Amino acid sequence: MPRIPAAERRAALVQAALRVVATQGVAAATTRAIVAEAGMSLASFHYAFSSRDELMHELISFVVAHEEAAVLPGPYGDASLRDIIRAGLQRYADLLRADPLREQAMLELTQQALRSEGMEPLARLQYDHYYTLAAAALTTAAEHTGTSWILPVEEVARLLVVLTDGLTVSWLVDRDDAAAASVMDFAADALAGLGRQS
Amino acid sequence: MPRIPAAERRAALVQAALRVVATQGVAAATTRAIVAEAGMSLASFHYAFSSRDELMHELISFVVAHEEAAVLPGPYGDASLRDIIRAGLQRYADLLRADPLREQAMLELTQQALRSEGMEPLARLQYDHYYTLAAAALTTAAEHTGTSWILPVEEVARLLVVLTDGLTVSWLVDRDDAAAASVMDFAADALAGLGRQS
DNA sequence: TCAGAAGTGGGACATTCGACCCACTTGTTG
DNA sequence: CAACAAGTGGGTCGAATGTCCCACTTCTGA
Repeated sequence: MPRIPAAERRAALVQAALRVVATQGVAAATTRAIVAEAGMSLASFHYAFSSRDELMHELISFVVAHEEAAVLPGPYGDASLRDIIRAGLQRYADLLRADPLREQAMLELTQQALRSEGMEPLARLQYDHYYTLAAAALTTAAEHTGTSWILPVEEVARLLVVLTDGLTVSWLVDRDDAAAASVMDFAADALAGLGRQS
Repeated sequence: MPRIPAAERRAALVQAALRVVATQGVAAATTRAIVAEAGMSLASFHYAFSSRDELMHELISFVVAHEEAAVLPGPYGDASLRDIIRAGLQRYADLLRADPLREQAMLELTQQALRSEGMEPLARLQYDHYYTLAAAALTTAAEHTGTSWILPVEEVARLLVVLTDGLTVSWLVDRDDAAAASVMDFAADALAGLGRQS
């Protein structure tokens, strides 16, 4: 094992932990499983982190910070507001289908944070980030179509996140693509109904 | 410890497990924690159940079967479809506020089922049950207001569940009652929009 | 060059977990 | 009342977990 500065090890361990969590769930993310995934020794773990909790804390912060806005950058063209939203949802659904375990892991991390004393703020941070991303996407979409929201965009953003969350959970349970498509149609219609030509 | 037939012990252990899961999470629901909650010895556990997995299996079945339709029985009067839906959502939200840990536990149980080899069907069963409850409520609501759904009621039911799930997760994270109310207003409007006077 | 800091490895610790075993007691049945 | 099944308690097992320790190696800077 080559010598690696502690800071880099921390990063490598966080990445390894993320892989383990995604493929095997939060419960399986033991210190040993994580160091095995990272190809390190157990001692390196506690040299880089003082405890497993510290790792989990940093893991959640990491995923929150790196939550890609993979959904928003759509080629707008001259699509309607409704179609832009629908396309964005479709991109998210494609992402979900491509890597279901990843989104399942995000949900698990949120719940783990909600259950762990002192980590609730991290869950709030995570969702604040979601809301911000959603609000940015919705604002851009409205601008491109010359519409304005009849509600504060923050509220619309929350609706989008709520719908996305619900969509995720239900699809993860039964993997029903047709039902998911139906939900997305409804969501796009309903959200677009909150825009007014201006 | 009085003598209790195994069947009753099973039921008592399931109830105790539910209390532990609700108050401390799925991870804390160890055999020892459960028997302590039930006031039994560890041996009684493995006399009634052959394994912890068997208990968890029965626990999920139990909560699915007893998921009260606490949301549907509203005094309809001559309220509009929109108002009936809104009131139903409010009753659910009240339930959620009254016992957040319970709903959080339901989510955890779903995820635990999704992660556990061979328990995925239970998660599907759980959501099938939700969909059935929602469909029944929506059908009744439509009848009382002389409307009919422009989509199959099963699809509307799924939308309702999706919205409820998303609402639950977001409220659990930030406990923002005002935001939840806004979401419920939107959901009621959007769902009522799927009904046509007939 | 060489001392001290930084990083590494293997092993060990106590704790907790699910599962199990066996001797004991209590109820039931004929 | 006797025999047997049903139920109970306590102790214990092996495995896994988070954490820690200490001897060792490698790097860095004076």
